[in-house]
Amino acid sequence: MRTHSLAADRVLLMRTSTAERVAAILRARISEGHFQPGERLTEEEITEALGVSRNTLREAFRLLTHERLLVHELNRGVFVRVPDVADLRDLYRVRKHVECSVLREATVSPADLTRLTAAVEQGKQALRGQDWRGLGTANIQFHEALVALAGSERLAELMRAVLAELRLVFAVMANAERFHRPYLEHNEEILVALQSGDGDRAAELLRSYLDDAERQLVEAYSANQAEQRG
Amino acid sequence: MRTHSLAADRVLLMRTSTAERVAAILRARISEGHFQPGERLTEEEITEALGVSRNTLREAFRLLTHERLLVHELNRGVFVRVPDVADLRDLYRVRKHVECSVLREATVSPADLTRLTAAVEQGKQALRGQDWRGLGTANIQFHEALVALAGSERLAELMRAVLAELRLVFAVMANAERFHRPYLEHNEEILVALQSGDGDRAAELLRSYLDDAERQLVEAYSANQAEQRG
DNA sequence: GCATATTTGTCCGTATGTATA
DNA sequence: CTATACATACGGACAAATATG
Repeated sequence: MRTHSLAADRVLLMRTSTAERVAAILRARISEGHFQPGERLTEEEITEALGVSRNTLREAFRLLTHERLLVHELNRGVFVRVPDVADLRDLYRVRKHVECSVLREATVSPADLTRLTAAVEQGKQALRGQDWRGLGTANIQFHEALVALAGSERLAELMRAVLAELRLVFAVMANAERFHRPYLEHNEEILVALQSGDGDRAAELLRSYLDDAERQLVEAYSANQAEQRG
Repeated sequence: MRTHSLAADRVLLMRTSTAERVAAILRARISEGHFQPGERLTEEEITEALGVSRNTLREAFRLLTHERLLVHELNRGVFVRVPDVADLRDLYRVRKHVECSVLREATVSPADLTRLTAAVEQGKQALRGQDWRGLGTANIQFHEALVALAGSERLAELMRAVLAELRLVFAVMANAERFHRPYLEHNEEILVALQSGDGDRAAELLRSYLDDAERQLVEAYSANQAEQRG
């Protein structure tokens, strides 16, 4: 069934390098949850479904492995990454350092404000429609917009990777949606602080919110992992 | 266990793929300046020299491209990256946000202190021996040790990439060594502040030192680039 | 602008090595 | 221990793009 839906993506295989297009397809499939964390991606199955050679697919695997979405075990193959609690903690460590530092020194242009406001607005709409998946997406876009305030391509790229990994974390957990709910109002508070030019306050707000989120997630994640092992 | 049998090394070699070993060789060649920024790496030449197949080499290219050491132009091949002034500015933006944030919240263990002190000591020795290359290496190790204070694998990896790119910047510049000289005493000041538990002061010191370094480098780099074009 | 040579992009077949039932 | 399945790595082939004269 999965291979059939993959085959539908063959039409997307035009322009740019084939390996990158394959990577883009797999990336989307992973973040959509079509491939579960821990699942093995066999070369033969995917080469057949997408109609590309093994060499090309292996190049795509390399790309995604570097993005930490896949893990490559020598002579065993590639698997969708299963982040553990240590990964979760590390992801929040990165977020605290990077996002808070960016906020503290942020100078907010009108364009930045528009983007941030749009993300909050998108979240509100999702909440009204009880679209939890959309709420998660809006939240991610808000935080990407936050890091964009630094005007650094490298920090933006780091953040994209961090948030992609966080999606993997949520994919492992049951009822991940409920964690997205309180984010919205916190984001709005941060936005207000930024609008009034108080970067320090925005950073403090974000800091305490990230601390809370991490604590909650670590707790739920540990319980979840223990449950799956038992 | 000082018996360094070749068999043991062979086991280590076998646990990494050929592509990764090729990448390691090329990475070293680039950071040593064997391959100049802008230089093209032809597939045939390298496959012949290293005795690996084209497919294997191309996987190595992928790895290094993702590290920003190479750039891949479709149907044209791979080249050693030539960072421009915008890259230089971006690299310092990342350093300021990440390194300063880490210092501000650092809790320094005895092991951390040992590592930092060792880097400073190594720098002093290099200075005494007028080993400018060694001085640059010591400086890099100091800053890697700084970021290690955060205890985050992802931040450490980011920093490794940033510092590798910075080596490319220095490779483009003439007389890059002279920029390394003042670093040493600044590092020592930061170390003293950390020892006395004053992370805020350490962060402030680093901040102003990075600002200065960036200003100097941007100026010299722009002049250098203009010269090469003219 | 054109024709040619070179290099890359992609795919395939196969031999070997490795992990696991 | 054997058998199986799979990944690793190589070399060859041809099309497509690019560089060169």
